[in-house]
Amino acid sequence: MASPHTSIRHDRDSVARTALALLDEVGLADLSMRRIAARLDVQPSALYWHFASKQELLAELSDRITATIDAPGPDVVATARAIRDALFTHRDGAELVLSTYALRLGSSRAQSALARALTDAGADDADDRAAALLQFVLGHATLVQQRMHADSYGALPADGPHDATAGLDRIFDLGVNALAGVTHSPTLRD
Amino acid sequence: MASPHTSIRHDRDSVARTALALLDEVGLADLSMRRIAARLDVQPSALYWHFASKQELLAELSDRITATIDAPGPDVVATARAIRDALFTHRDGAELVLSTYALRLGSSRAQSALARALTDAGADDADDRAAALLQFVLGHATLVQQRMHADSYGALPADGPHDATAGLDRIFDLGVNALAGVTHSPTLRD
DNA sequence: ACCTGAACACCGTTCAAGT
DNA sequence: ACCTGAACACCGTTCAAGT
Repeated sequence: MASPHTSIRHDRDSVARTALALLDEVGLADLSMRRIAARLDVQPSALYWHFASKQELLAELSDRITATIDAPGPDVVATARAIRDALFTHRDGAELVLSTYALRLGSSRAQSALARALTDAGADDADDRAAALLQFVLGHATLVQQRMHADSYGALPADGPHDATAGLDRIFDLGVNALAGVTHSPTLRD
Repeated sequence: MASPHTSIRHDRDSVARTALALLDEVGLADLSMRRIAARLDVQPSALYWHFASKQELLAELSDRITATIDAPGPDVVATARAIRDALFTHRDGAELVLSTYALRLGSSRAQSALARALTDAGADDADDRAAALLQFVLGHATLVQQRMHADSYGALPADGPHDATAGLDRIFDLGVNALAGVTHSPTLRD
């Protein structure tokens, strides 16, 4: 085993992996450079050898989250679900991707996957639909994850007449179907 | 005029109004309790007489932003536009409302306005559609405002083949129409 | 009723210097 | 190539004490 006095050297990958694991433990609001450094047994300033800023580190985490999306082919609904599930894989994943998204508009792999599926499905405005669909998925997933967090803290205002989390899957499907252009007769008849 | 040595006393309203004005100047990321206090010529601790926490202050700002939505009747698209415009009225308005939204799911005035319009339009699943619609509007508006901010800092990766901001209105209309249940022929060409 | 002063436990980031 | 140590300019929040 390694001697306890031998400090372990890190690289970009190990820093990002540790940060992603810490994200799941503490959430985005408490994911500080100092905490990540402490987890790596390193001074905070050491992180700046690997990443120019916290923003750059968060962008890397966002890329890793969206990189796990496997394009399931021409099924638009399945693609949207795959994106949502990738966001749900890590705590506050949707908020992180959303907050990091502004820079690379249109070039994201998530949006490209949707655009491809929509093109295969015969949509004439695939790019616009893909953009709208992704905006819906990000908004939806962000709110769902926020609500999960609020619930676990008991900060919710007493569940009300009907359970709120229960209908979220239904709302997601409704939104995706509508945006995908699924009409009441979804199959092409010619 | 008031003597320069006479400190002005504040209340909940004046603190919130100052914070909202400061939001437009510095943005959500730089809206700190200490900055708000400085603008009010007051110690940071003074704010905690009026608001229990920063979170509570931000929730108040969010309420003030959404309170300006005037329900324009049974037109779903017009209602969605009114919500988007209210979010755009203040810098980072969409992100602020989105981040504050988890606690009061379903009870928001924005969602209620959409649900009313959808019911009037004869939708059988008005509540679900209203939720999906609001999630799309929040996702869309958050990304648009982020992009505006990124653009003004020159952090954008060279505009690419076609201008990215130009198509945003088109994408918004496409999304709202699809989610509102508007079937084909939205454009009048005849 | 509303605010000050002082403290506590934190932040992100820079930079010379070490190995 | 990767990290330490020290510093700088900040954070949100609490609480006794003042007026």
